[in-house]
Amino acid sequence: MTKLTNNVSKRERDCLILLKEESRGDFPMRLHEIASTMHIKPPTALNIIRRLKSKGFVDAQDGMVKLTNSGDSLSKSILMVHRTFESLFCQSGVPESRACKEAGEIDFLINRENAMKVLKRIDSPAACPHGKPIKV
Amino acid sequence: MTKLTNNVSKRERDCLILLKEESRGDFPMRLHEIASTMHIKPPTALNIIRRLKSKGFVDAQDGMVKLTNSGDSLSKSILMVHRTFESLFCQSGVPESRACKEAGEIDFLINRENAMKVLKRIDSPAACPHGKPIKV
DNA sequence: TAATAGCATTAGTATAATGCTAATTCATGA
DNA sequence: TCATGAATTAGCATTATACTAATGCTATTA
Repeated sequence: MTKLTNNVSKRERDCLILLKEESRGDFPMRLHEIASTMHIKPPTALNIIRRLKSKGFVDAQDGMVKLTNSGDSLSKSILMVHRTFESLFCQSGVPESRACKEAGEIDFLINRENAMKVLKRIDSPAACPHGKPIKV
Repeated sequence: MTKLTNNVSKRERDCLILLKEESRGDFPMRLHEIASTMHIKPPTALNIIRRLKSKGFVDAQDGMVKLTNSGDSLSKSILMVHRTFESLFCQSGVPESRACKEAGEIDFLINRENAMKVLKRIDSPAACPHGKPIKV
C-alpha cells in the first residue's frame, strides 16, 4: 500500500475517528458497535482493531476498545486536518456534506504542520462548518 | 481498497502522470523507461500498465505505452487538482517541494469540480509554483 | 441450575494493489 | 548466427480489506 504520513490506512482512520467521536469520556466502545457503525462485520472490525492495536493506537480487551494516548493525539491531529480542509471546501462553495466527505478522503494523508499553515491561509476559522473547534 | 473518485490507485496515478508529463507529443514511453522512472522493476510496471489498460486509460503494445483520450483527460484533471493544491500549500507557506509531494498524495482523490471551486477561493492563480498552467 | 442469547474470536477464504525474482521469448544488430 | 536487450510469464509475498461458518464464553433468565 501507499506509504502514509501517519501510517494508518483509510479504514484504520475511519475507526480511529469513530472512537474519538463516539466515545463519551473514557467510555470505551464495543466491537459490535464499531462494526455496525462502520457497516462491516465484527471479524472485519476486529482485524482493523488489531492493526490499530499493533500500532499502539488503541487498547482492546474483550471487545472493549478505546484509544491510547497516542491514538487520541493522532485522532485529534486527523480531525484538525479534516476540519481545516472541510472549511476550505465550504468556503469555496462546496456543500457541507460533500465537503465533509471529501475532507475525509484526505485528512489522514496530510501532514499536520502543512494543514496548520493552510488553516492560517484560509483566515483561521475557529470552527468547522459543523461548529466543531478546529484547534483541539 | 478504498473506493477512489477516479478509480485509480496511487501507483496508477503516478504512472498516468508520468505518461502525461514525459511523453512529448504522441511519442509513447517504453516499459523499461516507465519502470526505471518509477523505481520499480519492469514486471511490476507491466502490472500497473495492465490495470490502466483494463480501465481504458492507456494503450499498450510491445512495451510501447501511451495514454488513450480517456487517460489523457484523467491526467489533465488530476494535474489540475494537483496544481491547485500545490498552489494552496505554497500560498500557505509550505516549501515548494513539500507542497508538490503533499499535493501528489491527494490529487487523485479529490473531485475535479470541488478542486475548481477551491482554485477560485485561492484567487485563481494561472500557474502552479513550477510555472505550469493550472487550467489545462 | 441449565439453557440460551449475545457477543467475541478463530479459522478459513477471497480480492485488489503493490512489489519481487527467475525464466522465457523475441527481435535486432554485430 | 549469436548475443544483447527488452518484454513477458510464472510464481511468490505482503498488506489492507471484507466475508462466512464455527467456536467459545458469559451472563441472564426460565
